Amino acid sequence: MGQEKEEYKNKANWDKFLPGLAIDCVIVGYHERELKILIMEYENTDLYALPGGFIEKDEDLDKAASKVLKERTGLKDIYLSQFHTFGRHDRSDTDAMKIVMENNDIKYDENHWLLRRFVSVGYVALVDYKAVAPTPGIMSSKCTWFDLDSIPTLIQDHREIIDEALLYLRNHVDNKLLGANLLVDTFTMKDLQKLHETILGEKLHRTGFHRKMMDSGHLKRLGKKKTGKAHRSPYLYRFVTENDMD
Amino acid sequence: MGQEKEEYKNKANWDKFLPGLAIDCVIVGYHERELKILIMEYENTDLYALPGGFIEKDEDLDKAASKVLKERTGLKDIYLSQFHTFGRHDRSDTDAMKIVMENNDIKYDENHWLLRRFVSVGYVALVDYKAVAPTPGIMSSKCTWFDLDSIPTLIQDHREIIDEALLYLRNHVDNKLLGANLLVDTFTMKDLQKLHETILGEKLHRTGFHRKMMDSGHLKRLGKKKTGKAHRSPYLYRFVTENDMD
DNA sequence: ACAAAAGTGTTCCAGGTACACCCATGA
DNA sequence: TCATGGGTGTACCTGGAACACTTTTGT
Repeated sequence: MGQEKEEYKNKANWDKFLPGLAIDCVIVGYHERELKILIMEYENTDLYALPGGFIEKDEDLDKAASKVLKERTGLKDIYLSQFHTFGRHDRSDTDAMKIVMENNDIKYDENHWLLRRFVSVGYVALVDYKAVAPTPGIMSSKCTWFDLDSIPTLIQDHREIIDEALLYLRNHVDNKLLGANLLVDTFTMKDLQKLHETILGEKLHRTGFHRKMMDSGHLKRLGKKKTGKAHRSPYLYRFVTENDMD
Repeated sequence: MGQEKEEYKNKANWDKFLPGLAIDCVIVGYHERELKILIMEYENTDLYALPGGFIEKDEDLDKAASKVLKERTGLKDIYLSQFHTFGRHDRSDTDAMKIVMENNDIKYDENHWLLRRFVSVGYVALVDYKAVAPTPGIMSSKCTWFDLDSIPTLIQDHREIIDEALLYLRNHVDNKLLGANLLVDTFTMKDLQKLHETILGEKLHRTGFHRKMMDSGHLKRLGKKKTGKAHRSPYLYRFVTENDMD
């Protein structure tokens, strides 16, 4: 990675990217009944941002996005969907970028590409929290999960991007399959219900939810879980695919 | 417009736009029970394309899109929505752009901006066919409506963009208000139903449709239409807004 | 009077909600 | 055996689909 960083300091290497265009990924995970978002902290600063990246000149937009996902989480072949392109004229954050570059010994002048306006294409990913190894990238020292309700102040309009992403999920994720990527292998019906409630932002009725999920045909019931609690122990469930009938 | 064209031939003026980024608008109208799309023909060529434009360096993306809409149709304050950003690495159409520039006496070299890859943000608009005065822009001689089923071959991936736009409409347009922009002031229930069927791509049941529309509260019934046909003449309807209760 | 299309009323069914009840479990 | 929470059965409600019937109009 040290070598990659050297490349970033060399102006020539910026040329391999499309100028003025970026990708930001809202990577959503779920753990202990809380939605989590993967957030980067720029090295040696108190600046937080969404994981993002640039697009190489001969690279598909979607490919660049899945590369970001792969590099930050180690995951591939995951639900990843473009949801909106952010292009307000004032969405640059010059001060923040200067700090980032200064703290990383990157030489720049006032016309540096990173200081100018960016248009950014937003992607959402739903990933299994447990399967992710958050990996910081160039210019960032940390890459960690934050609870949705305790996300720090982010640079630019990244907070808006998150909110738009969640709105998009609410409207577009197939209810029948919501959780297929977000949950660990096995889970209880209550886990699944809490997840749906968190993303949809509303309480659901227990029994109706149960029936709807089972009727969808995507869930398979496994053995019971031993909870040690003073009540009936819940069944465990797992998502099954069409090729997985048994 | 002659003066504007001169500007385009002057390389310096390209610099006022964000490089590598464009906007394409799918402008949808409705006339005689057919969906229409506004298509441009490049001057002195047989090349057809969606109306599009570039984004000025200090201009909002959405603003640039509504500017395109305004310039090609004369309309403003119209339903206009960003639906997808197209960024395949091979979506340029070098040959077509060379023909366009040659036919317009624009000097270029192999590195010209227009010959390189573009990422394009797609917008859809629903407009009243009758209220539109299609106006060709720079480098294009014609700007005309085409029936959805007789659109000529378009440059780049513009045909895909149209198909994506229609898909987007199907999933996102509020059924209750579909037609509020597309239809002329007054219309029959059958007109409205045909429009819905065209956009949704499926037959609807006459009576159920009628009731649903009336129940929505957005329609007001006016006097009867004299058709001259050998059957009961239909009522005319009009969309009403919340501020328009009478 | 008849045909054709518009408008209205009625029935039926599916999916969703609400609620009652049973089951399992550890204190 | 009781409290707690998971799982299931049933009654009810609403919105849509299907269909019958009435109304209007020109031939």
